[in-house]
Amino acid sequence: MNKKQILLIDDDHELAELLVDYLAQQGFLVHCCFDGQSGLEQAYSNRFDLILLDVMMPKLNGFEVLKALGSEHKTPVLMLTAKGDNNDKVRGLELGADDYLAKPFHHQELLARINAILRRIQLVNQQNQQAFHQNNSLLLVNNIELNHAVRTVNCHSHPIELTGTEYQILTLLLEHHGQIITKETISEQVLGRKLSPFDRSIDVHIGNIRRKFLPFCAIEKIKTVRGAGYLFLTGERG
Amino acid sequence: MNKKQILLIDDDHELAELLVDYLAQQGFLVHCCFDGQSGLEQAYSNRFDLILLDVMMPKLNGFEVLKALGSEHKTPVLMLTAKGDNNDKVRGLELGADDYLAKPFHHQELLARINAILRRIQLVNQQNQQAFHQNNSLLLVNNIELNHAVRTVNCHSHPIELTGTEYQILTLLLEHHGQIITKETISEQVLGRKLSPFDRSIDVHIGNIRRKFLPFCAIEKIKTVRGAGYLFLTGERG
DNA sequence: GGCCAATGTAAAGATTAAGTAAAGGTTGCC
DNA sequence: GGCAACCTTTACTTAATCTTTACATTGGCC
Repeated sequence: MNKKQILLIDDDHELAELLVDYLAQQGFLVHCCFDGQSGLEQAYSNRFDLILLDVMMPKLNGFEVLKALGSEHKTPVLMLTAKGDNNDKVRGLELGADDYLAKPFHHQELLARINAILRRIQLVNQQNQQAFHQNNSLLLVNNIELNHAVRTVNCHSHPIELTGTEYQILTLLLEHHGQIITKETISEQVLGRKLSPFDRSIDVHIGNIRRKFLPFCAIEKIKTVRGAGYLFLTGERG
Repeated sequence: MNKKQILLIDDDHELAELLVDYLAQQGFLVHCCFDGQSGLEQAYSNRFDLILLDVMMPKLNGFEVLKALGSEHKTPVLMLTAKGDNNDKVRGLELGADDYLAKPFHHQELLARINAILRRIQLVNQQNQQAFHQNNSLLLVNNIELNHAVRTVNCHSHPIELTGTEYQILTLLLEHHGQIITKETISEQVLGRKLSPFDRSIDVHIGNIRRKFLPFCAIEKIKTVRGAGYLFLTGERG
């Protein structure tokens, strides 16, 4: 397992030792610096996942370290301080800290806050990934190919242009190929409304889809099941 | 100016009013819910940039709301509570809250913490963008050439002047050419905010980019996929 | 065959997303 | 302050596409 690395910058050796032990026990790898100057140098390396930064320190204090890091530094910072002063908190947060915890604190709270910051970053990263790589992006049945990642449709390798609704309906049918899909289902899943008695929309959409495929395939792939719904033919055999 | 949207879930009407005023003054758009049930429903919409969540509430309390949202919910949560109890804090943070603030608090601290969370998210997003740029400082697709090192754009070898935002949007499209990029993605990655219902900025930016390219290329390179997003054409085939 | 209900389908009508010019607002600079 | 560049909003236009309508066709059933 790959451990998260934490940079602890605090001149209080006793507290540092306690924290190193505790955090190590919780699965972190902790690196210590005992003054702002050397802490800053380490921080620049960008190799830590999180920085725990004390305010009161020799050489450079916590605020000065924050300022030096600049507001665009990558590594999140959790400030620790003896003073619970409101202005201090606000100042620290405005200078770019991600959180601010007043001493004395419970170890569990520190841990929970560290995890909260790391979790948020991971979540945002994940979402960025997902925006582009959607899973299950390829669907191929009976010579019809849907590519969800790029939202394209091919019929016997000929590209077909479908509207949003048509695409969704076709997706639904393909995902359940070989099964009858009722109009009720299509209406609710795709159009987002209950099917009302004289609503002919779906018939029209199905008709349009068929017409677009027509030039490229000899036989009908969407079968009408009178009184029941529509059915995408699996294609095996006849 | 485009405002960040905050969802406030708190049954204390008096406090809510104060916060709405204060945060509105600070440039946020605040939506209120006075119980956990309706708050949760709003939260699911994913349209907020941040959620302020009280713990003690009728119907569903804050912890229950957190749990219901699940640990993978997108919107960051800042919990507010009357109790400064350590266990409560830890519990909230472990359930997926991003921060935890005990009442009574100073408005400035709340503001600073809100900003810290939002800033961190934006920073991570930015870095995702930049990480991509560094890997390929030269990008050539369909006769459009981006040179990240010097931030220039050429279309069929003619230099084109783009604004910062236009450049970033074009970069995003080019990096994922052949794929549909939703307006949501563009808004979050480039503009750094959620896409709101009637926001037309992106349409306008796309329009401007197209206009600048128009004199130098015969055919449109950015395709609109109605209801889905935009797509930079790869240029191969049709 | 004749009837009826379900479906096919072309075309009109309604709706909604996107294009666009221009106004408004912000920010940075001289 | 005033200008310039730029982003956002507004308001209106255009175009895509969804729904409704109207009529044709089909298939089951008597």
